[in-house]
Amino acid sequence: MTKARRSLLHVLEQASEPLSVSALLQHPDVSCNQATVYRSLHYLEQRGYLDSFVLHCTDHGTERYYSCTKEQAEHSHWFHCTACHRFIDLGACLMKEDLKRWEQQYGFTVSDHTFFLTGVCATCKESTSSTD
Amino acid sequence: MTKARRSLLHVLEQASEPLSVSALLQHPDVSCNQATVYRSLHYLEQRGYLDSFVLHCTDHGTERYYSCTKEQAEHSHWFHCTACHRFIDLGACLMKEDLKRWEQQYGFTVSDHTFFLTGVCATCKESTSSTD
DNA sequence: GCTAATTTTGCAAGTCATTCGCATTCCTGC
DNA sequence: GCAGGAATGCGAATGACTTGCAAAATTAGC
Ligand SMILES: [Mn+2]
Ligand SMILES: [Mn+2]
Ligand SMILES: [Zn+2]
Ligand SMILES: [Zn+2]
Repeated sequence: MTKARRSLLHVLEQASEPLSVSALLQHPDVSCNQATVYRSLHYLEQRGYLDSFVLHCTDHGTERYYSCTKEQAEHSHWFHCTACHRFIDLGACLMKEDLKRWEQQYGFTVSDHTFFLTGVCATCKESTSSTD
Repeated sequence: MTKARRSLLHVLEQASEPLSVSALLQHPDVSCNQATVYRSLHYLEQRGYLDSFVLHCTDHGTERYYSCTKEQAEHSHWFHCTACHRFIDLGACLMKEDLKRWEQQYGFTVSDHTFFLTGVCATCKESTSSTD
């Protein structure tokens, strides 16, 4: 584990939400080159340390977001607020059963799944309604 | 409804799976400029005629895929085979209940959700096992 | 029908996330 | 210390998507 990889993993471990490459590059504890960030994230994800998904949001465009797999392959799904751009953790993935059912029904093997929600969070709904 | 928009909508109505912009541009019935394709797809999606999601696959990179909303806002979710790159329709979305539950639990309002599976389809599993 | 205003389109250039080639630096084992 | 392989930085390239602008098409007013 090199310095660059360790720093990225550490930042993502501390993070309360998935982070994009641009967010990681701005983080004070990440001091390596952008190409190194991309290469390190690939490395870490391939080894099962990280989990990622691509999310498009009008304000930030299309970016891949990374988070730590809490404990060996466990992962969460997220809600993304299109107003404040925060993520809300929906808790551990509960799709194992459904995936198995679909695999049996269609004969395919699922190697990955992507699921997330977008909308407006409670806080942003309040501030919008009171202001406008 | 202009000629460009009509042709795109028609191609997507006939399609059995979501299509990317590059696939649409290659389609014989689509004869307009790439910028027009993008602008038309935005137009059609905003009006509720289309549904889309961003999918990354190693062979094709990151692209947005479009499909028709069968009947006024009904939509499917899909399995994507990373070997033959075909999509399998998982049927109409059954997440209404879950979304409502999450909205109540966290107080946010969900305006959109993304869900899809990736893996290897039955056909590709066979041909792989018999060849290698 | 005929002209002016509005919308849509094509083209070319621009943007932005991500990748790649290559030279330099780092690390590891001897 | 030194050689060899891996990792990094830098800058250029890639590819999806967007945008500015002028030409073409559609619509509205008469
Ligand atoms: Mn965002
Ligand atoms: Mn594909
Ligand atoms: Zn918010
Ligand atoms: Zn297949």
